[in-house]
Amino acid sequence: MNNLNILIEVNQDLYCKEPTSSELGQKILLKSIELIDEIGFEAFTFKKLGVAINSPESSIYRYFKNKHMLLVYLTSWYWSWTEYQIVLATTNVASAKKRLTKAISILTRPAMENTSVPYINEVLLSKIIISESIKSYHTKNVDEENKKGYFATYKSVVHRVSDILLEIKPHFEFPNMLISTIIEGSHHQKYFASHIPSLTDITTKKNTIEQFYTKMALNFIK
Amino acid sequence: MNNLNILIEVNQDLYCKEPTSSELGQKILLKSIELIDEIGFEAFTFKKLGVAINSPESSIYRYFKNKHMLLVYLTSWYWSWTEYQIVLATTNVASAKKRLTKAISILTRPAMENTSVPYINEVLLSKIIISESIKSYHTKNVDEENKKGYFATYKSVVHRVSDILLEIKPHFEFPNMLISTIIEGSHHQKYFASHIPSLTDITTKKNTIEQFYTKMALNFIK
DNA sequence: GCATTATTGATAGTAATACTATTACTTTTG
DNA sequence: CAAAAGTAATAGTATTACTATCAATAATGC
Repeated sequence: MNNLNILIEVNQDLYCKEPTSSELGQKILLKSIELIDEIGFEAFTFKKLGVAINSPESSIYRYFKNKHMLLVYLTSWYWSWTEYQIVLATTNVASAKKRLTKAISILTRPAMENTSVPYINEVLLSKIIISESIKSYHTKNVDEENKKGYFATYKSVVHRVSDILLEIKPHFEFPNMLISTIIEGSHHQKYFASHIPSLTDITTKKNTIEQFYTKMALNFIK
Repeated sequence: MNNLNILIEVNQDLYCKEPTSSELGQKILLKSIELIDEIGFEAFTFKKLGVAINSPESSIYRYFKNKHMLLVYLTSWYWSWTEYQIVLATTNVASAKKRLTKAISILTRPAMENTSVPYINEVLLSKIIISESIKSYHTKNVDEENKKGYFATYKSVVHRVSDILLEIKPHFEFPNMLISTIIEGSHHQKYFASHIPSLTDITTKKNTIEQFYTKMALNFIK
């Protein structure tokens, strides 16, 4: 284990017992990501996860209240990790415009191999975020959960990048709308590219999605 | 009943028995929309719907294979209805740019009172589409369901508006990406405005979302 | 007007899901 | 080495997501 896990923080209300603190907890994180990716969030159950990690489901319930909270945890972890990537890539870069394109690149590019933490497979987690993360906040309890700060890491990313935008164009009216549109939009486009391609414009050249959203942002601020 | 229901068509594979053809079927449509809006799609069950319309759940299963198919049906109906609105608003308008802004307006503006069909409450249906429709295609069976044409009406709307874009800028690289980004984006922004407002830029003036996405599209084609 | 057929109602039943509870065993750690 | 913490094993409940059967009723064809 390295020191990255102190940098990546999630709201303590998201779990019953901190999953990073024990072997079982880490196994839960590792295997749940694989299993959700494999069978989808709807079909995913703590029972099946228990079989996969050879532990009774009741043990998993000691870490997470239910599968919804596990998804919120994973999503929150992802955004905290993403913010860290953005911070790394933008500190000491003087040009705000360069910082902006760098941040957009991180938000829209395909996930890369990364072994920062042993109990999280970032590539699979990125896949889950693309196809399942909307389910973490499209629920009847959003308002309550938002109040409790469940989506704080997501908001933090949006506001951080919005602030760069405002450095470039101080009186821009829609910084948060633009950034959240880019984030959600790039997820949708990646999903569509894999499953409903006629809703996109896939080409043979790479990074179409990144190019599109970078252009969109730059068009807006010029 | 008026003749609009012949204009609004959905794929026949979406239902077991055509719900518009009988009183019970129409009650199912009407009440399911109310109930999904009220308790959310996760908590919605055919059992609860049966209680609401005073029919056994087994009768509902004769119309729809399961609640997922009901959601796909409602979503498909919504896009067919939306396409009809776009057609109405753009026929005989010579200027492609005017047709584009009109179409974007329809796609991004708040839902309006409309009593075109007695068994569908369009305002409530719009609310459901905003908060639940992603769940109709974010499943493990997307690929299969896409092949069967379950999402045809949605694609049709996107392609229709993309074509207007291409009239204005014939070699534009990303027409579908831009339009699907606007559609999904405006839904997200409406949802965020109600539930996670700090991800948006809400102001006192009206039509912020429409303005934002219109500006986005026009920025791209100039 | 009556038989056939389609449609709905009523009831029952099953496997899986989403949990909660209890007790016993095994590690840590102080 | 004892106390505490963590985990396993098992059992049990209410709800969900269906399927099946049969009776009652309404619509339609002749």
